[in-house]
Amino acid sequence: MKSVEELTDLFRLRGLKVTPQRQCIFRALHAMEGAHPSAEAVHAAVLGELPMVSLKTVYQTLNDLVAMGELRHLGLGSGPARFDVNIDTHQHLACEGCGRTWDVYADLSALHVPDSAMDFAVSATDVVFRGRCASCAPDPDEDLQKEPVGAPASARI
Amino acid sequence: MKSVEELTDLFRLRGLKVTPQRQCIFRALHAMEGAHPSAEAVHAAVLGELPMVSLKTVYQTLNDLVAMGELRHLGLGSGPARFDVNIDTHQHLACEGCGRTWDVYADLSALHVPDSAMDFAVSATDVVFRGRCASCAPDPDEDLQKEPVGAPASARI
DNA sequence: CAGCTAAATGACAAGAATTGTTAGGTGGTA
DNA sequence: TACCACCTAACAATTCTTGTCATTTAGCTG
Repeated sequence: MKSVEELTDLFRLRGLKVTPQRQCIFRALHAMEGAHPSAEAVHAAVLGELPMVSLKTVYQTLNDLVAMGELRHLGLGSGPARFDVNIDTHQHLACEGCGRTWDVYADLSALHVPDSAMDFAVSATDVVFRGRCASCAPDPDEDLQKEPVGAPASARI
Repeated sequence: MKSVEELTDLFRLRGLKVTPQRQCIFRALHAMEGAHPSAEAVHAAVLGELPMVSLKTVYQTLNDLVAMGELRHLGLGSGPARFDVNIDTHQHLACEGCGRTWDVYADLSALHVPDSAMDFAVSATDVVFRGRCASCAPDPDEDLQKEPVGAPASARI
């Protein structure tokens, strides 16, 4: 995630205005480096500083950031959309037990698409490893919703 | 996708009832082999045969099939959820132009999770190649702030 | 074959997530 | 400073999915 100053400049370059609300959202996202917040989570963080910012404004700014490529929009399954503050090329571990998500850096160099897709121009490859984290031990009861206790090595959601 | 008879047996084994509506949904799904319909699309197909089936019933039956592992629930991005009639291990090409999706069979044997995630039990690996299909030529108007992400050796495959 | 019971159905409406509308406010520039 | 396009916030609408509940029905049992 770029600094608040860089984002400010990028917004101005695009003809978008830089308001206190937006800068507050920038700061909130910066504090969430490595996390995968929902729009609601960002909104909650922003409210701590500017209590009058509407959820709509947060959605709008997040969408602007996604359009600028400064934020990744994640579709990790059901529920609210999640945003990824880390725009480096990376993949995700998604725990089906607690719903948390971690960044991982896997080697995709050996991953190639069959020739049958030759006329398809691939611009991005999304990889999600689904399973259960250490705190959500593999459990035959899929419906069990247990509270997580600990977290894997790099634990930011 | 298993045959209507096999699905009927599986439902009975699970203590689920097999109604005319459900068998009609089974048939509709069978006719969609290889497609990625939304619940609404399945509903539309079913209405051609049984005009009184509610969308709720379709959702219910599709969710049952997903719970039984006879149907895959796809989260390909925004919009309504899509279902995959093909439950073999495979990946997807998702066109950002027309929204269509194709099955592909890529070799994931070389794709492994980094050691940092050793205490994560991976049960499935979702791979989606995003880009543009042959009919949706890359759009020059698109503001390309984002760099191509994760494209292996050959960007066009 | 009749009866029982848990499950399924369908009409309706609620819920969750996201976006449109609109009147008024404001950043950035001349 | 003044202007204007853009932004904000409240509200409502939209889209997708699921809950509620009275009624019906599949499939077992005797």
